[in-house]
Amino acid sequence: MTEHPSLLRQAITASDRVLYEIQRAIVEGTIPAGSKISEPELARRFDVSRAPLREALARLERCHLIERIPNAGARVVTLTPQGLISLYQIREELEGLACRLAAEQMPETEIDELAGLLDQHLSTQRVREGESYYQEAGDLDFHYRVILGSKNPYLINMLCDELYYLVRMYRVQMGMNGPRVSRAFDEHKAILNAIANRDGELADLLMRRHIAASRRNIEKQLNELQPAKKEPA
Amino acid sequence: MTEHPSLLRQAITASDRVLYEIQRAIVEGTIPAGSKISEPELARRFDVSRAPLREALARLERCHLIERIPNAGARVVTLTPQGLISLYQIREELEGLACRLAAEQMPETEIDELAGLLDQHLSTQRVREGESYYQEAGDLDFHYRVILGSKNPYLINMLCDELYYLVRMYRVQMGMNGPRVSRAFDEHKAILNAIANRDGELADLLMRRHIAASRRNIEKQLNELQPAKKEPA
DNA sequence: TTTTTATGGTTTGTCGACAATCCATTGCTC
DNA sequence: GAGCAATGGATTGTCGACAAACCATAAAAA
Repeated sequence: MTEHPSLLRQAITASDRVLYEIQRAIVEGTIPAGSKISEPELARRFDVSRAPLREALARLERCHLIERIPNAGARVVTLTPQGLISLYQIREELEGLACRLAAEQMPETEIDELAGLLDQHLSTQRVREGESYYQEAGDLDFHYRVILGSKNPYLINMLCDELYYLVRMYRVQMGMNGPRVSRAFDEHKAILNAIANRDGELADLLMRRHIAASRRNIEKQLNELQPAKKEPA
Repeated sequence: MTEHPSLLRQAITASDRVLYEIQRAIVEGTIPAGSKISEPELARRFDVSRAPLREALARLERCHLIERIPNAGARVVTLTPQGLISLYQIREELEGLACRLAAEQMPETEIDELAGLLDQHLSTQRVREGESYYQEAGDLDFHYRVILGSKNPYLINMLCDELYYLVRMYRVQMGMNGPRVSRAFDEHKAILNAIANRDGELADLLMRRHIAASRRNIEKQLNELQPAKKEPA
């Protein structure tokens, strides 16, 4: 059902390879947001035929990184405040649910591992204060594990495969930073505690707040960058 | 972003055609659940090359109707009680959210149209009492419109494109019937009222209950059909 | 000048064939 | 007889080329 690394894939096909590369390029902005996708060009650039490339494009559309119009081609998505809100509205619900389910379903061993992960984040954070990338990766890793803990395959697929990369794209290209890092860590800790106490309702609530706070943080950046886009009539 | 009929698609490609046909065949059980998919066979059967067929398969995977393993082929999904629960857990959250957003965002004209749809359902229901198919189609149509009313493109995509067909598959193959029909109608009416009153919180709550009731209904059928599958150690 | 209509070029969609991988049967070894 | 290795068949993944659709430019008509 899903292709994220947690479930073992037997084969890494050429289509997979270009998928990963293009995915990364889009998320990091190497292929800029809003730009047009040229199949022949990308095929040459990544040294594959158009067949696996097109399969990769289909999957990129699946995770909302590109938009295709039949007979007209594909474009990389553009990042907008409204798009961010729409995306995070769904994240709040789905990750809230994931937290509640994780509180019910997650095995003790996984919870222990998650606690270990947080400890590791703490030390990493101390060493690399201010440097946001690692914390961001860590944050996503935390969410990732909680989602896997839900044991709901559709939920895992939707969050880790379909929404994950677009979330990363917003975060990377909006340049996450600053004082939210340590705060996010505390929030993670509180969520973990709720899960460990098997308090699904609280875990749900805390995760929703955590995501809402993250959204507001990105939203601020987005609005500063792109201030007051007025629309004619 | 999305390919459901509400947004106009310029072209209907061969890939689209076979997608619709296979989708329908899987949902209705013509291609039975759990059966293996043979690319050459389907290509002959629907009179297309393997290229558009493979694209169609990719999209079928996207809406969880088939499962693919690299270099090993694809299978139609199997319907299980656990799968149903996992699916409906997500529907509850997402359609609850859709209801809340619809209560905030849906234009008055759309609300009026939705009310008209319900009146139409009522008359249809009187004429065809017991005949479940039409009511089922109507039920999905109601949900469909509420989701569109949310104006959240990701939400619309997920519910109408990715989950919709699997939901239909469960409902069709489990043979929906009986006394729930009129009850569902009343629930729809209550939800509509909440939306018309712009009471998002209530609309959310009612929709969740509505979906939960629907789930229990299908669950009963499923457990009767497939009673007490015991697993060895 | 503005609108409409050809027309060329580019891009996407589709096709048939080849290559690589996997599955099952068979034969061999222990 | 049981387990393992080799081989044949079939299926999937990939390729290059062709056909159809779209876009932009430019020419012609109003």
